[in-house]
Amino acid sequence: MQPSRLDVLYNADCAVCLKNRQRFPNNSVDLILTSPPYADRRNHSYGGIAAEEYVEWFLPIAEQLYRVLRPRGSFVLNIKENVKDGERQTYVMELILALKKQGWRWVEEYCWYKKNSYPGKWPNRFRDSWERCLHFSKQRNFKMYQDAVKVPIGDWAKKRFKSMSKNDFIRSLSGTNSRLGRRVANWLNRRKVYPHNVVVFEKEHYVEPTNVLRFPTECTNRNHSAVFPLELPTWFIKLFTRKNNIILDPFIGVGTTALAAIALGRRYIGIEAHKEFVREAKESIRELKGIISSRPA
Amino acid sequence: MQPSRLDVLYNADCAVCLKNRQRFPNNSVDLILTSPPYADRRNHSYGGIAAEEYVEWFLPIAEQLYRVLRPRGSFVLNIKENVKDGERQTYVMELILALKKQGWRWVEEYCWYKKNSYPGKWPNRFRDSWERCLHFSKQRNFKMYQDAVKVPIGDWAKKRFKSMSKNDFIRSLSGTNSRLGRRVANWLNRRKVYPHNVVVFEKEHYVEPTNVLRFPTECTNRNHSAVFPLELPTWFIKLFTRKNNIILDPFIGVGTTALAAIALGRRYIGIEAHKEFVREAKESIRELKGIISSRPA
DNA sequence: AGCTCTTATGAATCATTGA
DNA sequence: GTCAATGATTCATAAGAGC
Repeated sequence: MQPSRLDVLYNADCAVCLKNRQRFPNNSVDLILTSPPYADRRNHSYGGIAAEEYVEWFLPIAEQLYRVLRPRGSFVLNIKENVKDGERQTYVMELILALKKQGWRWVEEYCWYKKNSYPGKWPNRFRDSWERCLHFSKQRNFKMYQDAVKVPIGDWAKKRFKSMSKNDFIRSLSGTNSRLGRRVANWLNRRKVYPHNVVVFEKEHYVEPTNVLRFPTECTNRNHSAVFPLELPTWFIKLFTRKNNIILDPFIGVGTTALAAIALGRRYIGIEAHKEFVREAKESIRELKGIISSRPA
Repeated sequence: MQPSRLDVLYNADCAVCLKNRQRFPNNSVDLILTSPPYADRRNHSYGGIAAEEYVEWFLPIAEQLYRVLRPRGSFVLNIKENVKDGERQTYVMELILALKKQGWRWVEEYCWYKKNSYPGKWPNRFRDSWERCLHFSKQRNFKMYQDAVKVPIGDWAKKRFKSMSKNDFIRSLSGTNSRLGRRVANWLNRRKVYPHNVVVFEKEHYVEPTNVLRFPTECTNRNHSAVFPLELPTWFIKLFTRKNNIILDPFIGVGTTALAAIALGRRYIGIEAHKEFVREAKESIRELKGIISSRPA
């Protein structure tokens, strides 16, 4: 069974919305990719989840996600515990343990190495420049398309590393050098949200992926509290899905996951409680779809 | 009170050895820095700790470490859970939670980003190219010397980044341009265990440290199961200790921590159950001390 | 268009103040 | 006391102004 609607954004609390079995039938989604609100943050959408209640708050949502995910699908959770009273909090670790009890398999922890981390200087702490991307699955033999995030070494030997940016992003996005891919990439680059000097991967990742992800540019959208750069969902979508597969983001924010899914020819379902974010996301999506539908023959 | 002996290697099981209160008085050590054997590995020294028993095995040791550490000292634990049946194991997270119950403060998790990670290729897993360096303390106001791992930006503006390698390692090691530092660094570079093309930090870390550590070269000593490169202990020793401070490594292996401590003018105490490792470590230490004692006036 | 300079700001953290 | 709220601090990057 398929979800009742595809390529849709629901303005709702995902804890409620996900229970709708017509919208979200069992085993109907190929990838769940999300960056939930962190604990102890002032968050207008979710009322700021306390660290102590975080696991308890997340588990019912995760239960629905488990139900919805296809057997060979993947669930990628971007999160990082923050500091309180000079200590790292433990709710992320407790969440991992709780998700395992729920039946999830904790396959891997990818390290997202952020070059431009939040500024700050303190006497006994450095700036936090990495986040966790936790990969869960239902079965041992989940689907993984490693070749999709790889590029033959030969392509790189010819060129200087510094000269590569836009063309490589285009190729990485579309897999071809078609005019459409170029136009989409140009549009994505031109959007205010994203810097114009986009390079997807450093040489080492491009050639040989590991479980450390590094993107030279970051998104600095101040409107959404949980923005990840376009490259992050792009990478995981390519790694865990194929064309026309269905991707769910229960905390989609301003729609980054949807944009990446559309650009890669995948279907998306997004849920977001904050009305203003949904409006913004829809605007971006409409604009991107306009470019794609005006495809030249 | 001071430990009964300094600059010494004990060939013993640290779970037993650490209980000796003459050797290890309360609050007598400035830094504990170690890379314990991981779970489920064939380890001749410790008989291979099963993942299920790992926390239980480690806690009594950690209790002694807590006793021995000075109030403002630090405990740095280099570890990474391995994969079993396609899943990351959870004993490291459980260990963190257990250590907190024991009284330790979990201050930070540093990400050690290993450029040349262990080779391998699997259908649903990339190579593991990062490890955790967990930082624990007894008090909120532990000692931290951030300047020791920093280099003024001015020093870097003059030079090309590419041209810097050995000289910068020397400067980073000794803090001076003395001939001794140069000789020691050259010796360390020349050792088979360590590659010759040593650069301590990439530009961004060198100038402004974060909680992601990246060393361009790695050690590939196959004799010891838990070898970290010289740069890793060097960095933490500089960050958390001063000259003549005392550093303890309860799983010192082939002596990397001791070599770093000696080169930086600190005192060390190492414990290692495997006789052959102790022999190797002593040989390296003797050789290094020979170079230092033959210092030219 | 290209360049320099200026300004604004972000998944933060800590110390201080006030209830 | 404990807990919550506020302000200062920090720098890589983007966006805009001015030439």
